[in-house]
Amino acid sequence: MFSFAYSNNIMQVSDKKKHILETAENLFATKGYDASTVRDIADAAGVNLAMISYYFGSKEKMMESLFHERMRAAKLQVEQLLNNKALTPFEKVEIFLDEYLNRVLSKQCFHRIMLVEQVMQKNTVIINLMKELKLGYAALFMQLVKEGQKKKVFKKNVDIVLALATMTGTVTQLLINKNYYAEFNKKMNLQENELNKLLYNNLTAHLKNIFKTILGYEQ
Amino acid sequence: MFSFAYSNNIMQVSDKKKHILETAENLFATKGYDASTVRDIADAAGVNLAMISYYFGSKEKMMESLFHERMRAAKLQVEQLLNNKALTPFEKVEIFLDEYLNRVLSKQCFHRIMLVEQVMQKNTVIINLMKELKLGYAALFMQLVKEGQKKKVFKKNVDIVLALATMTGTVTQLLINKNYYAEFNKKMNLQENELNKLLYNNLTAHLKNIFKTILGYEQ
Amino acid sequence: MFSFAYSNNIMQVSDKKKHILETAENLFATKGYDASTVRDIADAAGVNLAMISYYFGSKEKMMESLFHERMRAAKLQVEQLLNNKALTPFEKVEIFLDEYLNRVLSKQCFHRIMLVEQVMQKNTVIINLMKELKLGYAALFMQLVKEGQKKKVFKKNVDIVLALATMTGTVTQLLINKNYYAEFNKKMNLQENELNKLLYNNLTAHLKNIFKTILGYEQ
Amino acid sequence: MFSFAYSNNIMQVSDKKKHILETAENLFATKGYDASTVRDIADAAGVNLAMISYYFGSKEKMMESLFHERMRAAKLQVEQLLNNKALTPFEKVEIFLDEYLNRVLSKQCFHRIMLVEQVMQKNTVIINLMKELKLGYAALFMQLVKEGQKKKVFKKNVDIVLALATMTGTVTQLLINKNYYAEFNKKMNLQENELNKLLYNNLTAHLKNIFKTILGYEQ
DNA sequence: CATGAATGAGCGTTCATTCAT
DNA sequence: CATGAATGAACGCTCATTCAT
Repeated sequence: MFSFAYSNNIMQVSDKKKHILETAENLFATKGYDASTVRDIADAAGVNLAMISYYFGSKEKMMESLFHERMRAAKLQVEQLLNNKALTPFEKVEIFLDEYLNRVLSKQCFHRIMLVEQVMQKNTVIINLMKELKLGYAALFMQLVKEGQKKKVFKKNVDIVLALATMTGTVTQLLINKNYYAEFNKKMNLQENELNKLLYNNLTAHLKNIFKTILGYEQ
Repeated sequence: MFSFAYSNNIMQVSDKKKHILETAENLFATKGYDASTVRDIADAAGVNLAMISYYFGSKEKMMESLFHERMRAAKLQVEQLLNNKALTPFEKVEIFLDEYLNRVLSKQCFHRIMLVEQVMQKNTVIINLMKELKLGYAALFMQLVKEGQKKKVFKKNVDIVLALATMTGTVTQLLINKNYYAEFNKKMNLQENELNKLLYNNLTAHLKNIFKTILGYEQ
Repeated sequence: MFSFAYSNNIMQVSDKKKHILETAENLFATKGYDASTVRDIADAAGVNLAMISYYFGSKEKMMESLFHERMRAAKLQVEQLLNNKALTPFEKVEIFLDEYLNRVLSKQCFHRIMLVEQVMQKNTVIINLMKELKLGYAALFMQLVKEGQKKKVFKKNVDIVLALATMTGTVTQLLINKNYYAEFNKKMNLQENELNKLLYNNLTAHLKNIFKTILGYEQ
Repeated sequence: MFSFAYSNNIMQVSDKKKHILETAENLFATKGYDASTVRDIADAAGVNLAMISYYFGSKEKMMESLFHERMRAAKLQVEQLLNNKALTPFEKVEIFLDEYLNRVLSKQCFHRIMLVEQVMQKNTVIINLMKELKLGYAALFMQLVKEGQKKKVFKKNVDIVLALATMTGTVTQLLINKNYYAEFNKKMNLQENELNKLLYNNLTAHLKNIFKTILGYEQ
């Protein structure tokens, strides 16, 4: 019940909000949104039950806050790559894959939550945030495909959505089947971060190989 | 409240169970398991609230019933292909992809539910059922990869789990982003089954192309 | 679930009723009336759930049937002793105590149920049946006390109700504390009927000793 | 629904808990534990339905709270008498009988509840609390019997459990047959407290007389 | 007198939220 | 911005009973 770190009044409001948000993120990823009660979250975060409503307005708005917070960084990364004029289409594709993979692996809890929200589509604010990000992915990927096609390094008739589905789908499947992956490949004694490293290495190679086929580019 | 089709007393018990199960499946897929109350399900199915406990024991056991029911067919299909000696590895891969794709597209509601359960991992009965199916996929795919490798038509060092993740992930992503796919490709005026047909055609080609790369086979 | 003895149609209706009633008696004594569901009783008796309503009308009426059935014998015994002209008051008191003690010890389940009903006083039919029996006890005891007083073997001013309360209370307390009695007297390895025998012997002596004091008679 | 006394906000939490507990005690004594719903209790206490879970955790734990609360005083009284070195065995027996009688008469509702719980033996926490108290009675009574035997004022071979059964049983029977006692002795126009006074006077004399016989002491 | 299916009412409990301080 | 107390609504589930056969 008593948590020294957060009971003193030196801690800033934004820190406390962030702390609650991270606690909620973990619980939502583990138990699901509906099954995580505000009491669970308040207890786990070491704050008063009524604080959640006062800080965020409601449980639902807290979830929306989490999505706003987590998606900001992703949108920024995508936009920067979109505006980058220095890289070749080939390099951009590889960076695009790499960055997506790293975003998922570094925020696994959130991506589990996002996956469920994508399926259920309950909260319109969240739906719109996710749609925005998806459109960002699509815009960026389409831009660089067109660029590559103009430079005759990518083949024509690339199905943007299918390609993106393969990228996000493959990563997502491994995210939710991490333990099976470890079990199947007899790497169950690996540390969490070692397993993530292995996943990153194998996935990045796997995806780049697939995208070579999809885009038809030559190294 | 009143449903003509099921208010006559000709209907058998198993029909009624099946009807309730299908109604629940739709609701679970739309609103999620937690958010679908047994009252919702009973109302939607046009049966008394107490029937759910009467027929299935509990809400949770009804969910398990649904998984048992839906997975039986899938397991059978996988086993038949596993035992098939007549087909070449190449043919088997194509049938494997095709059958998986058709299973998902013909039971989209269920696959949405399964996706969420895969993420949340709450019910151990369901976890085990899904694990069994996954192991079936892996066993079958591994068998045919080895067969293809022995016949020197597939390349060595195929990552079974990554390949399966790409198959299931790509299909799953399109399942949950169907509307975006239609929107992006300007096919929003298509009928449901026409869109499914389009999805099937594009996905089957896409996946076969990718697996050609992964497995390294030549037509 | 399947009980050969009662599944053939040779068994008489009254036997079946009696069988259900005995099963219910055991359950009521063990779990209490409210906590014993008609499903429990039907399952334990190996009969169809709906039979209870058809045989007895309702769960409550079944309970009333049980009280009617069990109290008939008690009332008869009391009346016979009341009408007995051959015995001395002294003998009658001893027989009265003996018979009560034996009734309780041979129908322990029922006396537990009766005790609870006496406290709760929920069903008026049962209340009246119990009142009738109590009045029978009081009438009999009063008659023999007066007879003993007339013959100058019992003292004056005997409090009838207090005397009966001591008789029924002492026996009842031992009924519900049988296990503590065995534990305290280090007789826990005794068989059920051996313990009952011991209880009978000790209780009959104890009560006769007390009643000697209460009534003031001399052997 | 509206209770003036408890709708002002001066009342403390512990007062409210106590108030709910007393209301529940009355209902349990009148209708029985199973038949008293938390809605009944909440309505009767003039509090919100959810308060029962909020304060006590559950209906069952509320019952346990009641037993804890009520038994504390009894245990204390027994312990004090056990440790008292100033009184003679004779005086101790009389005080023991007196105190027990007063405890029952001043908490009649609770003793009805306890009687039912003694018969049904459903809740292990409560069973243990009751066992503890019974052992306390037995320890105290045994001590003073031995003391009296050593001083040659009590006879040998006193059956502790039978003697206690007579004490508790006689009082309990009168508790549950109070109205019959009044009716039989033509005291139905007596006030509640006047009847209790009468009961106390008659019972205390009755029990002391019996215990004289049981213990064999001379005044 | 027999039965499997069905039902309305009500159960104890939990929930996100609000209110007085 | 903080908090313990409080609450209305709704939850999954069980119950004794009834109905059509």
